[in-house]
Amino acid sequence: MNVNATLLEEIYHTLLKTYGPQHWWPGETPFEVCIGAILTQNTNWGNVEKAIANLKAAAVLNVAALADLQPSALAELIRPAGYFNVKADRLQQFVRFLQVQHQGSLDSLFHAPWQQTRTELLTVKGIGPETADSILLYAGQKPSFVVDAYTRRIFSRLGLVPEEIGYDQLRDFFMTTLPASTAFFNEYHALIVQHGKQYCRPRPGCKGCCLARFCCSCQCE
DNA sequence: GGCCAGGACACCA
DNA sequence: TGGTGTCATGGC
Repeated sequence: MNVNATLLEEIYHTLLKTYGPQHWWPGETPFEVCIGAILTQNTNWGNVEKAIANLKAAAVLNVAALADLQPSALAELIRPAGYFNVKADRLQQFVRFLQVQHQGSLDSLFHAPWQQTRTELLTVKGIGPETADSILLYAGQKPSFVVDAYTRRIFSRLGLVPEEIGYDQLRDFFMTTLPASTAFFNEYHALIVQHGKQYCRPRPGCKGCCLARFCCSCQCE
């Protein structure tokens, strides 16, 4: 095990000890996880929950119903999640992709080797790398590490990666350093988000990441 | 009232 | 190919 692997494992265990198991993703079904992954793009999860509740109340949280809804009606239902016009289109792009390519079945989507599924997901307009990896990991139970803005902030401030590192490079850093494990990747990303919410918001004088053993130089909190 | 949140894409030089 | 603008609500 190299130095980075040891460090990443140590950070993981510190986060787990600090925050406890996160039990992600907060969705009842794999399909709901997919919808949540799209709705949460650049948006607070609390707002996403409201949008999903609206979809459930309208009994349209399924492939066929979402595909058949008028865009304006769907946008109105997901309004609390923000970017509602954009996201209504992205949701319909996704469910129509499922219908055309996989008979509306997530089982079919996840049947192929996951690297192939990832490439396929990235062809869907509105699904970028983070959303694709979230869908793979949390809906498909595939060992694809999810990185996000918090991951970049935390691990660049710890000096492990450059601040300007790209998504794929940062993902590769974790994927090539850590053993491939769905459960491990699931918990790790969730813990990073939990920590990021508390300590990594940009604010004057604070660089975040003040987690005991893994503290940055700002000395706050 | 301003800032930020579990991004992605179109457009332009 | 890399930088910039756009999409938008709700909580603090």
